[in-house]
Amino acid sequence: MKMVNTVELKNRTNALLRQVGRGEAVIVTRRGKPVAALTRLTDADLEEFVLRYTSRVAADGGATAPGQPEAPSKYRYMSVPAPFGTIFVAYGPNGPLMVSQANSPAAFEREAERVLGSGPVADPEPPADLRAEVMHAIRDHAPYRGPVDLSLVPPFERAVLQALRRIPPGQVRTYGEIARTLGKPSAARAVGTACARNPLPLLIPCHRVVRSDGKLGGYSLRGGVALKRQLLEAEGALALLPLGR
DNA sequence: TGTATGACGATAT
DNA sequence: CATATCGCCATAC
Repeated sequence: MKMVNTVELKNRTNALLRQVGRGEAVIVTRRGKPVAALTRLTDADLEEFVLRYTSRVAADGGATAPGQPEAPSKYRYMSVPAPFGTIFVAYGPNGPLMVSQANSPAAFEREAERVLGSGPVADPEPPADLRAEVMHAIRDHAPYRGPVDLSLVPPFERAVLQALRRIPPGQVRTYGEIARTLGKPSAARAVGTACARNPLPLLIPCHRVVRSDGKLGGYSLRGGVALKRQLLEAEGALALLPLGR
């Protein structure tokens, strides 16, 4: 009985599927423990498939977390309007810590609690200058030059984010270019990961980082790559992309 | 310490 | 051109 871990599953997919196709089952292990098996589909399986899954996909309900004890509000937050929906911004004395497109204030508070470790409190009267700068950045694609609080971000990712802040509107960089900028030419993938975890999208312009093959790469805000493309177009950056796709 | 996980890149098919 | 494969790397657990 053959066994593979998740890495082998990822890197030898085809070989494994061929093996399964020949009739030999493969056990998948994770952290050393068997969690699944790959087996060849039987005729009955195929029949079941066409009968049940030709026009729909199974979905599952979401789990809800129980309420947690209140924390002594360390941060505050405000909401600002954007063309693509309401944006919530959590901030502390050192500047914004997190930006999100939560569906409601309550949802944002839960998300912030999880990410920041301490739930922010709605600010009835946000600092006027902060609010103005944030809105200007989001609505007008202006650089956000104010301070940001990246104290919760690990070192490499923080370096990436700081590099992103130096990309002017209307320009783009590739993930690899950012990696080289940081002196780690082979860390393109890690740069992508850092972008994906950017706690301050829009304020820190991770949408200006694209793939070296001319594609746009991903985007974590709701709206995904479509929104990324929209932002770049509004900034006039699409024209200078190497290719188009 | 080892294992798992990606907003990547270069290359092969 | 699209997909697959595999190397790379920082992080989270």
